[in-house]
Amino acid sequence: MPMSARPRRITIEDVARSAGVSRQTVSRAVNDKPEIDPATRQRVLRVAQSMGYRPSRFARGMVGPRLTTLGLVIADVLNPFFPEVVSGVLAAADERGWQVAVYSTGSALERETAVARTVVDHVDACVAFLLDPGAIELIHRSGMPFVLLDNEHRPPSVSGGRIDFATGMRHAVGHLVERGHRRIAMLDDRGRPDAGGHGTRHSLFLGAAAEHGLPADGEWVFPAANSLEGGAAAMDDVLAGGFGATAVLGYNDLIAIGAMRRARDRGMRVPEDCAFVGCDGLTLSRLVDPPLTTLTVDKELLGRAAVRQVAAQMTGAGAGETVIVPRLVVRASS
Amino acid sequence: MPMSARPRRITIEDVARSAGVSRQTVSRAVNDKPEIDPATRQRVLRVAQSMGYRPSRFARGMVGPRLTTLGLVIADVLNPFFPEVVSGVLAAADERGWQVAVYSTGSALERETAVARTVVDHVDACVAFLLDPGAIELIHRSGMPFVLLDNEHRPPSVSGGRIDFATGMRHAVGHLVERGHRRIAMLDDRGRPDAGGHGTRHSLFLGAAAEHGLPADGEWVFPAANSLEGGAAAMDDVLAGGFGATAVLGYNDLIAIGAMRRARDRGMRVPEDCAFVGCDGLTLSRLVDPPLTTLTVDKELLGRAAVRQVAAQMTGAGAGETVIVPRLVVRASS
DNA sequence: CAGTGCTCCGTGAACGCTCACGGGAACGTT
DNA sequence: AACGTTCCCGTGAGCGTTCACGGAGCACTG
Repeated sequence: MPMSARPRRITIEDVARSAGVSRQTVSRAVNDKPEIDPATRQRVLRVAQSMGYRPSRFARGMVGPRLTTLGLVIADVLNPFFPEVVSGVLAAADERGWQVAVYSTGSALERETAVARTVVDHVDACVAFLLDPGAIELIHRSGMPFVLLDNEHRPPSVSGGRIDFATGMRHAVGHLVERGHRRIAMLDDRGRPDAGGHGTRHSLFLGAAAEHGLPADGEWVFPAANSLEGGAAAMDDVLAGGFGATAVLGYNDLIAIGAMRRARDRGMRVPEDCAFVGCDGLTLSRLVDPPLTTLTVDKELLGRAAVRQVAAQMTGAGAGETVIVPRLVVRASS
Repeated sequence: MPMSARPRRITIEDVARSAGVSRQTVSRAVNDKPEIDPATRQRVLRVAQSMGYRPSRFARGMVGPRLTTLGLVIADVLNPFFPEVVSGVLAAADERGWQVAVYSTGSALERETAVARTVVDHVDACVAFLLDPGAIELIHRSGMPFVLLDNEHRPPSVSGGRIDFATGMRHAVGHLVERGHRRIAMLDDRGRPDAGGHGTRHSLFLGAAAEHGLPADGEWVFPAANSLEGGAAAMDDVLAGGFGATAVLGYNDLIAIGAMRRARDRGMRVPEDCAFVGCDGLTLSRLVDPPLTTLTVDKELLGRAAVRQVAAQMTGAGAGETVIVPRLVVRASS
């Protein structure tokens, strides 16, 4: 028995030969074209089926109208921030008849370059949450339409979508000050390589605190892993530090909720002993106990806007920027 | 100014001509092949860049080793059940070097056929949550590797992954009975077309109830929309019906949590006045107040297993079935 | 009977790329 | 001086499909 290296693909020609017709007739049968005898169609279809024939996407794409595949790079599907963005992207892409391929970096900075490389080869346009400048450059260089989301250090020549946390942080801190808080700790995402850099929530928080005459140096900012557990651990640090913080502001809802739960587990009352405020406005934040005060961001809109920008670039538009303004939703946690 | 119909694509030939070299040399430059003069490569690359040249995915796919794209059809990214499955699928696909295209039906049965049609044309294999027999048939007919998830009426010739709720329901009902409950209501997902059919949670619940000598007719099952709001509304029905239910079992966590919150809003104590049990084991269920007792399902594993089955079919394996056994996690809600 | 229309089917060509091969120039080797 | 090597580069072929065209067969018309 000869070893068949790679079983050659079954082509339209094979089916044609086997059914005693021409390529074109097989094509007509498979694609439901009208100019074919119904009996012939059935026969051809049967032969095709029995041979296990499947038309090649690539050959089709070569000739017919091309399908655009949009690459969507997110950090982690399990992070509840992203599903809403994905939802917006899927909807907006669907409206345009585009396909969406989702890639996840698993929140690992070192994987970003590898993901970027695949993206460059396999999609026609890209919407991405990326932090590594190399990965960003890679995609940008490829020349494909590209929108970078939630990155404060986006090169000016690439389109982006960002959330106006400058305004948001002012509202959040203002709200806490109104409630009488003077000692506010922030739990920052330690996974970001640009911790404390210009435009980050970290520095915007310090700025807003300073505006209200609060202590505003790095001492009040605690690094936390981007997860419930990370928030909880960081809360431990806050408590252990003896800062006497009466309010905690999380980089996002996940961290804030993790911290809040840890505080409760330690016997603290929320918001009496310590108030909590998050960022992002996850659905989740409404459901926890107590419901979390949070800077709500329309994440679905962020996704839709990104697709819109990609579409604009396809028709030759230059780099642009979309800004989403967060809205403070006050709930029982503060 | 003549109207340019569709701006013809920039091909490798265009770049070659413009750079004064051959196709092959451009190809070598673009693909980082060694047999080319560094100076020439730079020049070609610059020309390509300036012309906005981007190699055609399709033409590449025609000749080179083909990339497999796996289609993943889910009901709704916003339903927290799915992200975990997606995560498993992405990971398992990535291990095999596959791409994953995600499609969402938006939980709309009537959209399933349309989605199925796109899927058939655009991917090489498919993992899907689908209910409409027509849509399922469409994909199955196409002959592509196909795994159907969480569908009790799967045709025997198509592979599937299912959750063993027969065992699960017995555990859940048994647990409630142990706690002294005799009047248990179930909140069913009314979106499923096969309500009450064989193998559904609905009928498995009734079976388990009967085993424990509880009242077990359809009266105790209430239809609910698959969402928090749906669960809440269904809880109103339970209360209005005057059944004196002391425990409620949800089709899934979402419905159970919605119901539980509504019960609390109506002044009931959980679990004293009414106990709640969910299905799925969402992360969310740990975070609500009180934490929800639930039949936990390893959703990530479900996704991984589905990909494994698809891979098996690619190498010629026949239809198979994966069964995931849920595990009852008892928390404060019961 | 020639002409006209319709139905069904087959034959080049083209899509844009990579692979396999071959060839010329420049250099060193016998 | 003739011959091998190495380095670059170009040419034909082929991937699997659809589109545009043309042609055969038949029925119906004038």
